[in-house]
Amino acid sequence: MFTKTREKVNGRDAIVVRGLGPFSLSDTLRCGQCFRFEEIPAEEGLDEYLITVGRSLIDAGQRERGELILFGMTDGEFDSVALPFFSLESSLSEIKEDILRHTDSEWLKNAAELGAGIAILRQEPWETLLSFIISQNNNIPRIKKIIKQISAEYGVNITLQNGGSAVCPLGLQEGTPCEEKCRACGICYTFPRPEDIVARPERLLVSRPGFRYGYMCDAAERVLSGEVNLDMIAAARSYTHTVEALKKIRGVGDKVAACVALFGFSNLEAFPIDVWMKRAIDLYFDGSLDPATLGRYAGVAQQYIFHYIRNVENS
DNA sequence: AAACAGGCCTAAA
DNA sequence: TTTAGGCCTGTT
Repeated sequence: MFTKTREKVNGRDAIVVRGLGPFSLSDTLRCGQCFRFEEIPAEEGLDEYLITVGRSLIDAGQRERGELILFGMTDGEFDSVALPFFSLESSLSEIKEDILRHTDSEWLKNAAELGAGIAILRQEPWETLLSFIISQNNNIPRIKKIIKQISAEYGVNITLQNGGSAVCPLGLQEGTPCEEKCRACGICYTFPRPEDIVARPERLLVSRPGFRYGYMCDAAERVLSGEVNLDMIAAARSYTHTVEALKKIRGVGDKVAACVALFGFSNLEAFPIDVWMKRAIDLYFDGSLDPATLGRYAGVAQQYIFHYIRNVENS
């Protein structure tokens, strides 16, 4: 279990969480599960990011594994936003140990040690759904760009209404007229809601989403109408049911549905298989790997594998 | 310049 | 049930 104290970090008011085992903030954000964050210039020895979560901007930092610094955050916001978002109550070490018990692969065991700092975030289901529809046949810089542009297009600017606790990634101060720059940055906006998109779908086109446009509209329509009921999916907490329901949306196939289940609905057994995972299975698992054998945290194992392929193999 | 990007849909065997 | 081709756009 973690400890939480309020203290000054480099002269700034912060909540410091300790005891998070191998937790790595940068590995968690950079493993491809989350798109709404920016690294912000920080002091030596401090990784710092601004993350958009709902109507909140989380100014998060880390100096060493197992700690999480939350700058300028109230206790209420910690309880209602940061704690669930980072899934702080779950033990990364216990999850890793469970995965290790479910495999004989020395390669996976090594990957697990190297990726043990990755926490599966609990992201808002609708945002996760639309984000992974956007992600298909696409690269991460463009995915982030499209999400920023539609957020700036539809969303509410939350920079200047945040009591000055947030740090603008562009270094702008509270009160600075920054409409143009904020739109370019795009992180300080709420995410477009289904009803916003259904009301004015053509505004999505500012982001030039290409063939994904129709998929995005279809998702907004089906979620707004209740044909795909995200609240009921969340309440059911069933991986198979989640995937089945999400795939009613055009543009949502096995991979996107698995990502939404994993990152949006915390179905940790979900195991998204993409081109990278196929390659890893060919290279390191003799061409076949049954996710069911990896146990109830198979999705975390998937992140270990992905992290290794993307961040370790080439370094 | 041609290929590729954390896929999905459709048509055809 | 499985497999090829095509798809918007941006980048290399």
